[in-house]
Amino acid sequence: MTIVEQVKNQLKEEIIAAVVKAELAERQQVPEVVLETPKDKLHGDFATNMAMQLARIAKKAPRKIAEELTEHFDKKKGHIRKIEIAGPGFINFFLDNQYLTDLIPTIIDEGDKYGESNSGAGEKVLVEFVSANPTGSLHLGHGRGAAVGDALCKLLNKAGYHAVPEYYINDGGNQITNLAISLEARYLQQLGHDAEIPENGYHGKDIIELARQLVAEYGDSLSAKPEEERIRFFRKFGVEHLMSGIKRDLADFRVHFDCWFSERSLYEQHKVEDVLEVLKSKGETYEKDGALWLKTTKYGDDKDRVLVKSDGSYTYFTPDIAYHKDKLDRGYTRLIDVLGADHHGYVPRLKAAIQSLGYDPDQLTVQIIQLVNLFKNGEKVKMSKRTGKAVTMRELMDDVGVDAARYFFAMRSSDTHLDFDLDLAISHSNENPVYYVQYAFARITSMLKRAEDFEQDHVADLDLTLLQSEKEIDLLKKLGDFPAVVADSAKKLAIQHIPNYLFDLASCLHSFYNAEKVLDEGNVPLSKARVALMKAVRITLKNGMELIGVHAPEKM
RNA sequence: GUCCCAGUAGCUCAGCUGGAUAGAGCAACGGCCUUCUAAGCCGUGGGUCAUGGGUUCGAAUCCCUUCUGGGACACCA
Repeated sequence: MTIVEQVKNQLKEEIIAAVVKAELAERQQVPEVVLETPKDKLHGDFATNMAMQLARIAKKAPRKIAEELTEHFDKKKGHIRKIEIAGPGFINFFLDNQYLTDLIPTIIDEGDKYGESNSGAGEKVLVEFVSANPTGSLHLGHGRGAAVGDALCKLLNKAGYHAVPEYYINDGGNQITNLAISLEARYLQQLGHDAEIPENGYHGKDIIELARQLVAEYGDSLSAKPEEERIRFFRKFGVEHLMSGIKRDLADFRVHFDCWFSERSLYEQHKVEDVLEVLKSKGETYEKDGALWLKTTKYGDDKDRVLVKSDGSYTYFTPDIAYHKDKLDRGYTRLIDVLGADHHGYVPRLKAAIQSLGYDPDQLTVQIIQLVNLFKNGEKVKMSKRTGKAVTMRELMDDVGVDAARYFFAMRSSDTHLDFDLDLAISHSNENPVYYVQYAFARITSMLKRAEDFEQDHVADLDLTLLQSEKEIDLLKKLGDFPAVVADSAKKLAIQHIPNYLFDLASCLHSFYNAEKVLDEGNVPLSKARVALMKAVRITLKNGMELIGVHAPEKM
């Protein structure tokens, strides 16, 4: 717990004590104390609406309550400098913010661990994301999913959960056959034969590229093979090559998976059959029209869903149920699926399936990734995998760079539409907020290099009480918020709070930088204290950027 | 047709479990580099929080209506 949280907790306790002492309410009746940071500094460092909340219980006017409360408040505790009653009955607390300087040695000591907390209490969470079919290259939408999923994992781990990233490879279904047939067609075309891509085949240029590779390696030898053998070969070749491309794209995007989970392995280990047996024995299924159905309507789905088609094959849903059961069997108590918006309708049946297996549906959280609208030359670029016109993740990385792309994706709530202006992101101008944050880091680094001229003292020996200016207090407050911001955004699965926080912290830094001189040979003790403050800011910026996969450059 | 999500400044968006005069960035305008990185700072202008109602001390925030935009509704994956 940081000093900021300690002070807040103490303040809350003192407020409750004052309420009881003033006989405004019984201890059990006192509502939870809400301590907020006012937007306007004139309203103090912290404010509480306790008097308004008590209006009904105490049957008195809020301002009257506030007066009685403050009369009974022990002002000697909790670094209180001044208490004011304002507006409809707010109680504003003005603190002696000197206590904030304790943050500096804490942050410097904790280093890259600063921001960690035990808010998640070690809960085992499995985060599944991207999970794109190995039928082509990753596109922009996958990029957003990758950025969100990866940041979510890091965030959860920082906040004390035990989160593990996983990729589900759909290497078992029909789409792989379509891939093989598409690849075959492209291969034959390369050799000058007539061949057409089937209607639900894949038209992307990555498939053409793959076919070229085949011709280069095997010449026309494959066309002589029997149809069945050839298709089997194309399946294997296609999946292997496309997966390795996907892995390469993700690694370059700084996204790493602990586990690449193969759908086929579910079949090989009979887990699909097993889950069917479990569902049957629980009486959750029935047969109709020659197919096997799961009673998902029992758990709130619009209609029941087919598990085994009348031709005997499984739907996509069936192995996916087996996969989710497997995750739970592996001991994860919380599952997070990061899915594209097109899978929105899939959520109720997935939750129903989990429930029919006997689990709590709330153990699964689906994080929907909304569409990314790409703008180029002021025009909206329509994305479609089928026509092969999709902008790939590789192109995005090459064009705008990983830092900008990841920052943009993390910046917005993942379940809202994102307008991604390529020209803007490419233009390396100051319109791009990622530079603003990175620049703050580079500035500090540059100062710290110069600070080497100063004799280095141990943090404990510095006089940090010299840090009293408004800008310094603002910076310190912001630094103290970091662990709570991390814990809060992890709890809400809201990664966009991290870029927002980083932007605010960078803003405090730039503002401070322009107002005060850090390295002043005429005032060495103050300079040393400020250098320590800069170190703490630098650590916090870096830790925050780390969470969203953005690099912290030493210089720019 | 049914369901889900969204609608906040000219543009892109923040607004935490309801709180004080609704905030940033970009764009517009005016200042700040003989001093640690001007990719920066300081200031000005800019709003019917889509609409109508409800809940209450108090609503951009919660509930309902209408309008607009997007998405989802397979024995596809």
